[in-house]
Amino acid sequence: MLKKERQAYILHQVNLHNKVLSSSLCTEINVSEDTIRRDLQELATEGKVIKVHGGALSHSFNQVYFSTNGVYSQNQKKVIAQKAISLISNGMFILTSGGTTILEMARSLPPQLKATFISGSIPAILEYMHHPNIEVIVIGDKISKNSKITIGSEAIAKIKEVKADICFLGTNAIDIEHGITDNDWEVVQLKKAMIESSKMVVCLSIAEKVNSVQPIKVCDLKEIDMLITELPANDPLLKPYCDAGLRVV
Amino acid sequence: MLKKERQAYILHQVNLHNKVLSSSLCTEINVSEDTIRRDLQELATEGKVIKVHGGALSHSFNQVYFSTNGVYSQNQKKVIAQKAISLISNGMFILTSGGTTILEMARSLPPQLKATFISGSIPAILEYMHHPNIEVIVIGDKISKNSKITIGSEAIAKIKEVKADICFLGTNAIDIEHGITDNDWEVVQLKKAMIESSKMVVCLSIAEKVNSVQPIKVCDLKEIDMLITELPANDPLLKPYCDAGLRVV
DNA sequence: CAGGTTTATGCGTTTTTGTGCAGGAATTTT
DNA sequence: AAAATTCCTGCACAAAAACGCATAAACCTG
Repeated sequence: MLKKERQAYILHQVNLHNKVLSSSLCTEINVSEDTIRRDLQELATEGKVIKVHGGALSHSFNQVYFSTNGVYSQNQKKVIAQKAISLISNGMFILTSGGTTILEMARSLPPQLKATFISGSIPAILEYMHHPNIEVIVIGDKISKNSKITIGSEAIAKIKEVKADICFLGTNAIDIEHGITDNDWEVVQLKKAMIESSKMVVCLSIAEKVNSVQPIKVCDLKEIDMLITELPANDPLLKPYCDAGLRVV
Repeated sequence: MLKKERQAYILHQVNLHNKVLSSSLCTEINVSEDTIRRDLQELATEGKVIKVHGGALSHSFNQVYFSTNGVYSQNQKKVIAQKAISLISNGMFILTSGGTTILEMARSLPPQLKATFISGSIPAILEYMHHPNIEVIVIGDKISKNSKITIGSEAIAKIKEVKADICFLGTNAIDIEHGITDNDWEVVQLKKAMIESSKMVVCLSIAEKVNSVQPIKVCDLKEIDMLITELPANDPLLKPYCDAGLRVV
């Protein structure tokens, strides 16, 4: 096999699988590992692949995983925020959790909207506070510095006193089998209370989090009414959730 | 699995869920915990994640915007803040109102101080939240957008439930004859409750506000224990307050 | 086409890198 | 204060890379 031919093959494999191991290549093509390494070296200096210890990675690999922009997946979250906002009408009482998706929604609220937002998330409260026509009710209690949200029995008791029109949950993981799950026990307690205190529960989740699971369970799918992602409602990824009875937007 | 690949996966997880545990990662990827820790270490030095005991946090999540410029008489307020801080010792429960002077104090708290701060002022809470060793208790209720503080009967009821060691009041006007006065009825109600709920009441006031009067009365001079201004304690302006029985610092 | 030159490849040795493990220190939780 | 995690440090070991060298094929070139 010619050198050029071999390199073309390698490049093809890299682009196909996003990664190659030099060890597997050298048995495939039946040349020594040195040769493979030299090929990868060349392809790397030409910028065709990214060489790493043990093999090489495709360029798209890096693009996918190493997001350099500030908030992760911000554009998707903007789309979600817009969909969520379309559910809100004047005069509503709205409970919200924390999280960057909720924050994005808070920032995008139309200025003429008049509604009452109830939350214990300090960053979210900050955003609501800047809005000219929104009433903000703060859920008080001890602050969890990790999640920047008030947590504890007081907070839960206060949430149980309200009956909101909509509850928007920033979702950490959602899965057909395990429902909504999260990774912070205190926050989960809070979300449970919020779900109970709302006529309608809306989950906001970027598509990447759909079909993922976290250690602590918040609730079953049947307890939530609507799922909002950045994908169109008819995306096949969301089909199972439609079938499970959720309104998917 | 290649090292880079693994790190990309980890980063992805961190960005998705805002937090990862090294223990769960190491079972997911099936490598030793040391390897995970080394990966997190690397990602942390590259600034991609924030490493903490037991795992890592997403960077984008932790940044809460706050502006510090444009505060009136900031230098005087820094002096006042320092004097106020000298009153605080470890383990204390401290009630604070809002206002820029209180904010300046919040920013200047020494990092090793361990205390519990109770407040309904959102800007103050933000500052306390950034502090490594301070517990923050939020007084919940409706937010007053003018004063950026929670107001209402709920807030007052919650304040009455505590007995703080010190209460720091950002003061709007103080006068020998009329005592502490202010211009927002709701805020005044709150301050009254705070005064009642504290063993010691400390007024922070820039000298400019000394001997001025506002429409609504908070309390008489005899209800406060200490007055802090940027002036030295023996300044003639403060003499009448000394004579009235206040500790002037 | 003979002889020199370049290019491509493989081999053995030495370095470097990646990983896991053991212990003791540090930190968190109870 | 005690118990349980998590972290760090040094070490061992294996895999991979780097380097120098040898060989041979390919390719000039007069």
